Amino acid sequence: MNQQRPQKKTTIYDLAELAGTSASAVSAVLNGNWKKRRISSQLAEKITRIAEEQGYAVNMQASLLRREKSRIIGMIVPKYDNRYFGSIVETFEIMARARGLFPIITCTLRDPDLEIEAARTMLSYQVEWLISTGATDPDRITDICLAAGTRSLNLDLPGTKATSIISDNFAGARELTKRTLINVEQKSGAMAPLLFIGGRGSDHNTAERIRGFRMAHQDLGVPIEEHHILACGYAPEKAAQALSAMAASEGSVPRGMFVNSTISLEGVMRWIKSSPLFDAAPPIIGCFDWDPFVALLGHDIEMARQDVPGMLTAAFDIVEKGSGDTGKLIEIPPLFA
Amino acid sequence: MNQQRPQKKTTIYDLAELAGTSASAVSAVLNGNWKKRRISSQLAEKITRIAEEQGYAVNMQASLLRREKSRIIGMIVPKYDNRYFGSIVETFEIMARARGLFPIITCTLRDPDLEIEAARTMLSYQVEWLISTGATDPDRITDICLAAGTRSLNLDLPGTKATSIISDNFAGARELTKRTLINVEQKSGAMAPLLFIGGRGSDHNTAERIRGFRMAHQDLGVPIEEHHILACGYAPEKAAQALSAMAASEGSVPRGMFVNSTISLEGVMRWIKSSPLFDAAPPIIGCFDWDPFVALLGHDIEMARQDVPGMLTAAFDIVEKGSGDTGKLIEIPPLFA
DNA sequence: TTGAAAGCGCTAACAG
DNA sequence: CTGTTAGCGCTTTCAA
Repeated sequence: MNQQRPQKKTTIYDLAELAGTSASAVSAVLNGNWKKRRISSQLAEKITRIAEEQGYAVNMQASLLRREKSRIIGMIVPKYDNRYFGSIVETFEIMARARGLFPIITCTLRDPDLEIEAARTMLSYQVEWLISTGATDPDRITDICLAAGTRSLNLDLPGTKATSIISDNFAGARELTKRTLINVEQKSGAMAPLLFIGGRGSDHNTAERIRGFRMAHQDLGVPIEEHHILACGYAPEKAAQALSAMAASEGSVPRGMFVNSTISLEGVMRWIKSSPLFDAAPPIIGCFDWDPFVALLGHDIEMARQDVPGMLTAAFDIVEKGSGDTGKLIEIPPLFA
Repeated sequence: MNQQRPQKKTTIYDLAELAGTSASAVSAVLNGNWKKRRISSQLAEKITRIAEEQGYAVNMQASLLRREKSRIIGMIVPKYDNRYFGSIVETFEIMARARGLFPIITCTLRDPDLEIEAARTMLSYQVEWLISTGATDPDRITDICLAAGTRSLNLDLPGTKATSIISDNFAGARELTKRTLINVEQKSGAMAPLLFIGGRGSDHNTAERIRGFRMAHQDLGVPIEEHHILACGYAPEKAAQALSAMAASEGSVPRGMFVNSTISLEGVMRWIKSSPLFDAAPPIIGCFDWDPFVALLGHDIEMARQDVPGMLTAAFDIVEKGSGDTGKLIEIPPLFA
């Protein structure tokens, strides 16, 4: 049984006693500024050994309370259920650690209230920066941070009150749409306008992608079908429902589609699989997002892969510079295979 | 410009002064035990209002230093790059919050040294429990926790020194193998032994899955091909290499395959796509793991979906009971579509 | 009903 | 080279 009752933890005072020295010596040795204090390497070694033997771990709560900077950096993220956000948090952790920062991450399930609560909790933990990823109301979070004297950054979805680092949605969507239109021409002999599906019309990214979508059609001289722009939300079910409704009312669905995320793509593919409309000719899809299995498992799906390392490098540049201009927008081009 | 220099943060002393009362009253009001102290609701209201106005947030470092329990629960996880781990962290966060615990998560990139370092860092933050998910050396982590008087749990991959909650790998693999063998019979007219690919022979889960794999063959009277069991590691490239090597030396690869994870499946699918061997008849696959796109995008792939909510419910039951027997193994059956 | 005061474990002057 | 000391912001007796 490891019915280990939370026994009293070893402190620097315990170590000091064991080493026959003072707590401050122990503290200095254990956090590396012992040359500055010119402590004998003998003592240093002894203290280090004893600390090891006792399995000592500093109490961060106490340490941080005393220091002026926490070196904690927070991130809130909507979900962990797709490669894009997964890659964001993984890269964030790696880059934070590489800079001596301690990353804390929390997911908000796209719930606006949870978002605010999560931001407040992060502030309680004294984060030095808060990065709001894909937040529904980034400006509200920035306000809260500002009031607490904490700096913040928006990622993926922009706000107006803090620097925002996002994909270049317009240019990315324009290129993706172009590629998809050309695929349609090659596969079915003629160009035809695409269906746009997924995302919220109210969010900046979707609006910009629709703009790029339009522009690409214009570039290639293909007329747009206005009622074929369905910003029906991101959830898979929403996309499936929208397609159902269109099939019911129009009797068909365009063969070429611009799908606004892998999340929406899940619903699109599910619906396509369940419908006889594409039995003869498979759909031709462009997806603004990337997933390895989508790339590997059949179908003709072109993807725009958002440049996560690029975005986070930009974010950490700002963190390290310590600046953060109001509402500045940094756009990182997505990558094509 | 939000060149917000980390201004001095508001403390309960500031609030006390503004409210014309004492810090202890503020503290009591702000953390809800003010009826116990019979503070007038008038004062309580006033304090709450002022706190709100000032955008006050408690300093957790100070609060936790004083309290005896941190109510922080830690989890280490190898990667965020697949649905299984993504779902684990998401569910973990939700369940932790529902129980009034603050979850902190860190990923270790399957790096044994990072694993240990991450565990130590978690201890520094005074976590009350540490859940090691898919750790390469869970017992080492348990030892470190034990020395610090912290309780720990293993998830996904078992250890011998703390309770482990894992999938029922043997039964799951047996069922998955059976289903895949039957698929092979239906698709190609006759049963034939499957190829086992992915995972490390040294890890408990892979060993158990291989045992289930053997048992299912035996159940159905199909002989095993010993050299068709390739525990070549999880990484996609490893799986692809192993298939290449087999194709080179034997000139063919079995049509039916048991793939040990979606991670390995990525490599398997990539190789299959690049090889002419399956141009005529597509592979028939059983995958021990689940991914929505694999389910949707063509091919005949049977999946065993690990029961993440079931596993985490078991974990939190133990956390709430406060127990944690050495080396006890709790096996949760995976789900089939 | 409320306030004063001690102290959680650690760091950083400062004094030897 | 090393130890003493004064807090960091908060919670929690205890006394009023």
